[in-house]
Amino acid sequence: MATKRHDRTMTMTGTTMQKRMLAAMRPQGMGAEPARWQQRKSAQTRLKMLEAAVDCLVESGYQGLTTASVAERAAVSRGAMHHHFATRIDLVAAVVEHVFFQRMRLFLEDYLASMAQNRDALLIDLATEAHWRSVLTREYAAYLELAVAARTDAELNTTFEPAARRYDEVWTAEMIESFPQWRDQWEAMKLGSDFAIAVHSGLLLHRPVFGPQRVKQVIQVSMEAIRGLYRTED
Amino acid sequence: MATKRHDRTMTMTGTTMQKRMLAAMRPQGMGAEPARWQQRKSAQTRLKMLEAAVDCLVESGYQGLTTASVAERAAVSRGAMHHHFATRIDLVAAVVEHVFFQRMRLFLEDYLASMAQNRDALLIDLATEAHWRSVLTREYAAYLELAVAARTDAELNTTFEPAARRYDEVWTAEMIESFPQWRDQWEAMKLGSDFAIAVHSGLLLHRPVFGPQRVKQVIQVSMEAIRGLYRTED
DNA sequence: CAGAAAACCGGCGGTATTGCCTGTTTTATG
DNA sequence: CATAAAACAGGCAATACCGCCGGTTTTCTG
Repeated sequence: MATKRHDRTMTMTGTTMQKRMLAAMRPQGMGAEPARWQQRKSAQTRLKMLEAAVDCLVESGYQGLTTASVAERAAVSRGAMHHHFATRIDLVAAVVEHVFFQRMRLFLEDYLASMAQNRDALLIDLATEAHWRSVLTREYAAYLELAVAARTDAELNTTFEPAARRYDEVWTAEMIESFPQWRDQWEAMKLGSDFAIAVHSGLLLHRPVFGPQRVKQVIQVSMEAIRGLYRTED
Repeated sequence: MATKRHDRTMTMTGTTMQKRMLAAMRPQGMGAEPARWQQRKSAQTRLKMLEAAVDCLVESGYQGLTTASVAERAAVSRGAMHHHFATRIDLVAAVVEHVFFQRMRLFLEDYLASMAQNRDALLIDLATEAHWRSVLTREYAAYLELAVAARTDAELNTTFEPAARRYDEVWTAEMIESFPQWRDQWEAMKLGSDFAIAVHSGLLLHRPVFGPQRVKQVIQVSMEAIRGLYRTED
């Protein structure tokens, strides 16, 4: 899908890329809210609850994601909650979709803004730095909680793993699409991306022990390793 | 146990290193069990419960680490459980110590065995490979659960963070001690270690999405990057 | 304006988990 | 052997969470 042309400026590529990737990750029934007041209000409270759920995940972990906490944080009654999400799993499934979508959205916003401000910098560097910043967001913290919980919760995994796989597919496909210069080396590109994902998430995990200095050093080393991946094949 | 002698230098360093590191990480009151039958039996059931707790962590996550589950898996009564660990937090604290100690023990066993079998290989490679194998153990899975839970559970964090910090200190100190060849480049060594820790733990997290091939490729790239760290300064 | 539909409200019972408590058995000690 | 102490056993109340339910308010529709 989406065989648009990339004429020149990467910002052009940026906006079409943004639309395409967000469309691929957007939760169903979330495309262009209708003018009906009921449905607008409904989507609004639904979003309030999802954001409250993300707060719960970030502050109290997956086991702190209880229906009562979410309802209290979102300032909605338990009845309203039940109306939108009949069971807790329904809520969790919606949270999974929401978190992945938000991760994609926030990364793209940050990355495109960074590209607009640093026109002469290496795209690889900008992308890597933007990815590291995205790992430090609360959305990524929520993702981490879900990812770890999905390892041991089979019911959660049935919704999490497909979403994670879809995110990964959209990510790699669009990376190939938006860097036509290296299209013939897409394997090296994917490897660099996988590499950054692994290093950055591992750093997030060990940040409390490593401290700022060691984290920064590892970031530096990994970035040079990623640059090396492109140099060796270029 | 297993105090076989290795005539060569680094293996000699190995056994003393093993003893030193294990002594530094061993939970208090666990050094050389006394001949008292009561205390031996006590330590035995205590260990049964700790291992059952690790099983709970691996299979059901931190929220699945309930007193009832542990008692059932360990085949001890809830009363006996309460006798050894008055409250759940006491159990969790003991589990934290146990997991860190086991991680250290299993890594050293594997690493020293690998050194004994591949006398001509690069130590850096052997250490990196052993570290990756250690990340795939159930003990590391338990560690991951605890590490993520500690991010949001303040009470757990009060016992987890000091233990993690101590593990890190022992790790880096002994690394410097047992690689005297690079003693003047201990910063690069530490950096390589941090790098491997970050990449490997991140890979563990994304393994279900990446799949075996991509994991292997990232492992390969990271190992070459680590080798490069030593070459550039050597 | 009347009826339907959608959104919202708060309470109830069942289940699970935790902490504490009173006994019982086994081992150590004088 | 007697007594103390340690290890073990299981029951009970309190709490929290979940799913479900009938009832209420607000918005849409003819």
